[in-house]
Amino acid sequence: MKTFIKVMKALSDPNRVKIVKLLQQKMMCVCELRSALKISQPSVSKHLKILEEAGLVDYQKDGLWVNYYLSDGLHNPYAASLLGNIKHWLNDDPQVVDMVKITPFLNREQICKS
Amino acid sequence: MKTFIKVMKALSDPNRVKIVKLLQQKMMCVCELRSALKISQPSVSKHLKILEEAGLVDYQKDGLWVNYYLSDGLHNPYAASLLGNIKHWLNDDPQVVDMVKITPFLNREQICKS
DNA sequence: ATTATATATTCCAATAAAAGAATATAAGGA
DNA sequence: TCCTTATATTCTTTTATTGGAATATATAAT
Repeated sequence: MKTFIKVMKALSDPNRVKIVKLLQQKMMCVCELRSALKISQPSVSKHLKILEEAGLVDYQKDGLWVNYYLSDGLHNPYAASLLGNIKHWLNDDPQVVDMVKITPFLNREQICKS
Repeated sequence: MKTFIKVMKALSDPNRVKIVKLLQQKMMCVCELRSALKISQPSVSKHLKILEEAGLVDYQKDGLWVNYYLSDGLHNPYAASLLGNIKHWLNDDPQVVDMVKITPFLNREQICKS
C-alpha cells in the first residue's frame, strides 16, 4: 500500500506530471527542467526527489550536471504501469503541448548560465 | 491535466484506495464502509465525495441508504484505466486482505444501529 | 406533524505539501 | 588552493488535506 500511495502522490502534482512528460522526450538536467517549467531550481530538485523515491525517475551524474530520465520501472510495477499510461495521456493538454514544443530548443549551456 | 490530477489525488489516500478495494467486492452503503474502515461517518462521506468527483465511484439512493459502487468510467478514461489496474493491485496487501475477509459478513441492518 | 435514522455538510485543529530565499554540497577548472 | 557552477538541502511561509465533533438534510415510519 505504501509503495502504491507513494507513486500516486508523486503523480498528483501538475509540475511533477509535467516533468514526466518532459522526460518522455529526452533525458534532461535540472536546469533544463527549471527552464521548461518556469519554477525555481530548488523546487525542481525537490520534485525530482519525490519522483525518484516513488521509482518513477532515475538519474546519472555527468560532471556538474545530473541527468534525469524515466525509470525502467523494474523495481516498482505501479510506477512502470503508470509511466506506460502517461505516455499516451495528456499529449493534447495545452500546457504539455507548449512545453514539449520548446523542448528541442532547450540549450543546456545557455540556460544554466542564467 | 486537471481531470487527471483529480483522479490521482483521489487515489493518493489509503482510506480512499481501501474504499475502491471494498467496492470491488460489492456495492456498499456509507455505514458498511465506515464499519470496514473504522473511521468516522463524516470522514467516509467526504472521501466518497472526492472519489465521486474524480469519476471513480457513483451512487444510487435507496431510501435512507446511499449505495456506492465503482464507476463504469465512461466519462473519465483516467478513472477507468486506474480502476482496471487497481483490480489487480494490492490484493496481497495485509490491510486489504483483512478488510476483504470480513466484507461478506457485513450486515447493514446491524451495523447502522451503532 | 413528530420522530428516528442514514448521510452530508460545516467548523475547527492538526498535519502535510509546495514555493522560494538562503545556504550547503560537489565537481571541475584556474 | 581558490573560484565557479550545477544541484541539493534547510528554513520559513502559505496553502491543502485529513480527521472528528457538531450540525444540517433527507427519507421513512408512526
